[in-house]
Amino acid sequence: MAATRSEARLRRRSQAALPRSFYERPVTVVARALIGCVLAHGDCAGLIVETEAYHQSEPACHAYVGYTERTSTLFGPPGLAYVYRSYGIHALFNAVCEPEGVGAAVLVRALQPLAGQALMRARRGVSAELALCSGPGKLTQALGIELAANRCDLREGPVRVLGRADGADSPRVAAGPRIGITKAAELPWRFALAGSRYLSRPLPASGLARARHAR
DNA sequence: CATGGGATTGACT
DNA sequence: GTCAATCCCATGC
Repeated sequence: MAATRSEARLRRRSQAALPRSFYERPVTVVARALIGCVLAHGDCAGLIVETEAYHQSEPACHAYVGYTERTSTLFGPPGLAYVYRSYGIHALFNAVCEPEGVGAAVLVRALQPLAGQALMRARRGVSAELALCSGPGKLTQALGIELAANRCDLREGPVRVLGRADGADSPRVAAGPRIGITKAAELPWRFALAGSRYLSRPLPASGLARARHAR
């Protein structure tokens, strides 16, 4: 199995899969910490540039309704994938957070493609790199992540999340209100890599100032 | 068992 | 800017 150029590039950008303890923290902390990490599936991978936090205590979170078959993943152990179908069409990818028994997850909303761009273009049916993973439904389509990945252990795959490379500068992270929700829309629980061109949408101008804190 | 509402996207006015 | 596509699931009869 020969190492491709993109695999070599990926190794420089990231390292090992994140431990369970990384996810077993307040969900807004994890949402911010995931910026600059890598999401990978098969030959495709991308730098996480945009996330949102969801917690059982607020009504925008699926876990708000309590423990059901659907939300059981959210209440399960941290470090697993929660993948669900949105608007009947798109699969949305989340990383389950907080201790087992607490319903919370980080939605990954956008990636900067790092590897497998040709396959991403084929799956997406578009050529512009900026359009490959600039939205939560787009990135799952580009990486080939489907509902079968629900409950997948992100340390083992097939869908994996890798930590930032050693020595990499801490990314500047901006915060703002979450997108596309009607409930608890005021919480500044959306996080983005400051200045990234790969976001699903730009952040409000006040984003960097608000980045200082949330939760 | 029927119904309604989405953590979206892309096409179209 | 508006709007339909399309399916999963929570809720209520």
